[in-house]
Amino acid sequence: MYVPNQMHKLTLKNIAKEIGVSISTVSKALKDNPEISEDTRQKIKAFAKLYNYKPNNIALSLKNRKTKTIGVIIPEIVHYFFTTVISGIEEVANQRGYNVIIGLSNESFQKEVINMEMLANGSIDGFILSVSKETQLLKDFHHLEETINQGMPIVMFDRTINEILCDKVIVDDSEGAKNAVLKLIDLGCKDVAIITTEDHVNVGKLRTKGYKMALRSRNISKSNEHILHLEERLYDPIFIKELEVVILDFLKLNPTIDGIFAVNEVYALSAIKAAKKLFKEVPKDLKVIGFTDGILSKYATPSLSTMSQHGKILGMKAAELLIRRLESTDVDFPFQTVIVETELIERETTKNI
Amino acid sequence: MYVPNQMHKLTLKNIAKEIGVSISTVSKALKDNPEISEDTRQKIKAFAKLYNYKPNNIALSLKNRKTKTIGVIIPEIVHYFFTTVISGIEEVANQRGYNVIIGLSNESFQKEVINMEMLANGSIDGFILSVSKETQLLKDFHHLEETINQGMPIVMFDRTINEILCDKVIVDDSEGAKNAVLKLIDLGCKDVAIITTEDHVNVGKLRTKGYKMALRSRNISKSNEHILHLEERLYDPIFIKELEVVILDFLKLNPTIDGIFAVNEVYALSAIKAAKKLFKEVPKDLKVIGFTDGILSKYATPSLSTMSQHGKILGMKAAELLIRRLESTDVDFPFQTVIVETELIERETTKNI
DNA sequence: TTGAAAGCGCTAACAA
DNA sequence: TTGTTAGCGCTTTCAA
Repeated sequence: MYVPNQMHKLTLKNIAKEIGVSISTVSKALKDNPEISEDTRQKIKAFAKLYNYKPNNIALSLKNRKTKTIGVIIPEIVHYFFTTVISGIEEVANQRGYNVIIGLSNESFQKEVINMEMLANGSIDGFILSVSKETQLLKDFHHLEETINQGMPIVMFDRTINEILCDKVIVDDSEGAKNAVLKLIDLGCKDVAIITTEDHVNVGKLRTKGYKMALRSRNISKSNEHILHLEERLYDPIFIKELEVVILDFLKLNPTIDGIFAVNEVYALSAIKAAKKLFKEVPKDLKVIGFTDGILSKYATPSLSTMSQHGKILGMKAAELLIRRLESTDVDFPFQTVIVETELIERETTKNI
Repeated sequence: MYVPNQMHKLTLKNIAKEIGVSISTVSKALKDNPEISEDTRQKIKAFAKLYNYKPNNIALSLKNRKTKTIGVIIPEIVHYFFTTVISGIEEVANQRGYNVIIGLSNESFQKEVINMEMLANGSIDGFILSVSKETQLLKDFHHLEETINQGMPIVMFDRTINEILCDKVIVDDSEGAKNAVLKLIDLGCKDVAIITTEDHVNVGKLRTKGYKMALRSRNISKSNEHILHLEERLYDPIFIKELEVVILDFLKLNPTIDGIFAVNEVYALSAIKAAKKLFKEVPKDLKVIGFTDGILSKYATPSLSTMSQHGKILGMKAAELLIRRLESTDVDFPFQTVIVETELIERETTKNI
């Protein structure tokens, strides 16, 4: 009678010794290789089943030179959008037999590089990543280039880099922004402002572009633009008060504003708070649309109309692109850029009353 | 001149062939083994550096029988608390040279089991996990027992299982709840209610217990308890309207309620919305405290006072416990349960005005 | 029908 | 000072 060793996983070697056959016989039997006689096959399979044999993943990875795991590098995990993306990646990955390993850059170039190096040495088959703000700022992409040159495929999402050739999944930020602003105009807003980030944040820049496109398309001149660029740090909850003050000043300075498109939920909610202080009622006196259909939009009072980025779908697409490339024998598969459409979720802040 | 092959990572074998020495010489040289002559060592290291040699993780894992990666299984990733925990785990793990691989159970027992099996076959050195609601309900813990019996350490957090012996990191739910309720009473509330989950959700049950403890300690009798147990599904944003209605009915039925302790942010915000409908002003007529210091609490209007669980610290502790056990030679290290204190974050919903 | 051997990339004991 | 060899767990070709 075989006594399973509590501390050591069952290996082919153990089974072979127990049954009295060779390792390769066991391997073949477990794979239902017809070479092996019905008799020994049964015996081996029964034994394996009884003691719950599971092949060692690491050994398989070494042998096959693929790990069946995907590395995901994101700037920040305490962030609704990124978590929806991860959930999408995970769903597709799992269903195709892949694991997901997560690295956080915390918006730091340094950490992004280290994390990628840590994973690129055999731990994963490919990356799905969204670069840190610092990387965007420094414009140093050597780590991405090197990874790709080593034959490790990368799929970039959301914050992508034009200079890097690889598969990409992006949100149509400028189009989404444009539609949001057009909606505000159509609702009767005469003076639509945008609250956005500094321009080096790519998605902020694109959304600002969309804002301008919308105004142009309705023949509103550049002199009637109201653009509030906010410093990076104001996004942090610890500066919530300061953020509100800055927006309040902006609204005071431009009292005719009756529509606001904010490039994220936080700016949108702060704008609503500021408006209240000025006795402007939302949506009666001021209509607001945000970006990202997160938890804040749903539970805000009034609930926030917003452009959904469909993060989960984005994640699913990214995982599909990566896995397709990993499993395709065709090395010269052309790179693809998938655009995930945004969608306006209409809630209370755009109600016409 | 060595021409690096774009598609294949540099291995010891390659280097050995290039330099004209044996594989083990290369291995030793790169580890600064004094056996190797200064001369060859320099040559080898220079070459490795030039072509950016990095040892293959998988090979090391197989050799060392440890992967230096931690498996984290959580019920849900689009959830503020869990993301803060992950960020804590990641920080400690990375700093100690570990990677983090994530599996999502989506609150399903089945997915929890599959995910764990997928990772337990050599991919990771140990688990950090919070069980799914379904697992709590079914009370089937065989997968946890088997994993532990195989010698794979587990650290459970937040949703832990008494029957399973392992390291644990928990939030002091009942104590936190008690303190929240005491605070409401101290603020002058005469009639404090709790909005909680069904009792099979462990943390809900504990928080309800804390509520009762607080009342008892202030000599408030059982007949003056107001407990609203809410169905699971009402937590989902798609039922936001229904949730509000249920709470509204509850408040109508108990018009004397002037303090609410809600076991999560969502219930708290919905209670505030419902109160508004009844023309109760928060915090003047009704004071509210939630649980979890998430994004909703910070950006709500009025901003929500809440019990912070310090998820990041919890994650850090969990990672420390696991890594300590992984790296300790002492197998019989006693199991520990670390309690992370909650902390009341006072905001507008408990202002005395 | 079964088994031996090589190899995935690396380390380390031992031999030369 | 350097190299040979065995082994981590598995697959697969080739030999018996």
